[in-house]
Amino acid sequence: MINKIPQAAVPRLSLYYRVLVESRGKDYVSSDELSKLTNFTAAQVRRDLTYFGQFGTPGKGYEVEALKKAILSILGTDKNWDVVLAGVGNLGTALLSYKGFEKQGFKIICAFDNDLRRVGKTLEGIKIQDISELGNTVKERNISIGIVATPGEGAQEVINILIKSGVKAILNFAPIRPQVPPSVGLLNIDLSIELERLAYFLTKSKS
Amino acid sequence: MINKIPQAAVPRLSLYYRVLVESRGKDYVSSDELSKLTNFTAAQVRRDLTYFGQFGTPGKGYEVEALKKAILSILGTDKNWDVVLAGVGNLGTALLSYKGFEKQGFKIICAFDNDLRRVGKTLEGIKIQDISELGNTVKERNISIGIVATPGEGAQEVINILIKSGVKAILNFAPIRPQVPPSVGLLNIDLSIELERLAYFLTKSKS
DNA sequence: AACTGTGAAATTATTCACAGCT
DNA sequence: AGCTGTGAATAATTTCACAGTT
Repeated sequence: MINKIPQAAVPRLSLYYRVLVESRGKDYVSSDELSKLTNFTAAQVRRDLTYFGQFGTPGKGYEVEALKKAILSILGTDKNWDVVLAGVGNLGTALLSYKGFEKQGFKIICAFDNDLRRVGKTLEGIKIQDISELGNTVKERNISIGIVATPGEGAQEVINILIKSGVKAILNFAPIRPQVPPSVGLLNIDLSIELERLAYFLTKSKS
Repeated sequence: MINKIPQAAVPRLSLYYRVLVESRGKDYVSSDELSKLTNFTAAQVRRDLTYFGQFGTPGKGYEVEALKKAILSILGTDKNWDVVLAGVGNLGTALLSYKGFEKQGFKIICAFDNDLRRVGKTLEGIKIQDISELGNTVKERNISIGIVATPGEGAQEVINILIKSGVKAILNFAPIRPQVPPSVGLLNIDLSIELERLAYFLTKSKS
């Protein structure tokens, strides 16, 4: 049932889901409407939705509730996911207090830092633990998603511990490109690089 | 001189630059070495570097300093860029205090919020202004890059003000897909969507 | 009439593999 | 010998355009 979906289509599915939630009240929604709501082309919407089955009714569009359920199941967001956070500086704190995750089924259930001034404090109901306890806790609680919000130094080491303890997918905010085995999913969010992409856009626009 | 570079190559250039900075001391570096340092293939490195000229010396590799300078100039990061921050909640605060930006030539020179408890406070040497002053300040100071770290509600409105005031490139952290004219560069960093990509990876791996 | 699903074309991006320079 | 630069091949992704369904 779950087939070959182009990598590039996955974030679009997330977005379709989001606008479907927002369009509550409607029974059907057309690719054209989804196009307007997401800024993707209608053809792209239709193509994306056929990757995992035929949901549309010609003449009417897509049934909102059925499509929502289908996307959830494809993405795996119909389950709840426990998440571990490594690094509770400014960014880590922001992530801890971000309410958007839980709504999508992601729950940060423990957080670690190596700064003794932070260890032991409780933020958003979570007691920050010493980084030395990271491996054991992750193993015990059988966590498969990790968020790394440490400085670049030490990030690879933290990631090694996460992987050795069973984490299978990592969202990395540290400005490094960590080495991970192919069995582990890795997404890097690299703020400087995003700004440099903007700088390139601005530079290029002027010529 | 500045030619057609595939969009996808731009963030790789940033990364080449970063590893070049880290490999200080060497005069030359080969595509093979850059490949090892970045995890891109050597062929990709060579292809990317030819997009903006011929820098290599067969038999030796690329001259580190010359290549660094060339990448800076391509990306536009040889200049300094003033940046405006809208939204100084947890995430905005984290961005304000992130030291990595300034090193790459990006400087957040003013910050705005609509929460009166925050307005007037000084963070990292920047006095937080009321959101009502956003448009005028951006115009006066002629800022072309904006970072939006507000909640989803209101983000589009803030972005409209930024654009009307002359901002030409936006890094958006709010969980919406803002409408912007084609002349404005927009990059979305959407944390929930990144986590959903990881969930998809995990779900798919199990089948 | 309205809209989907999809072959086929077009575009974009990556990889191969090797001729040619140092 | 070592390494670049690049045509050509391949792969991935998007867009076109329309036959077919409701």
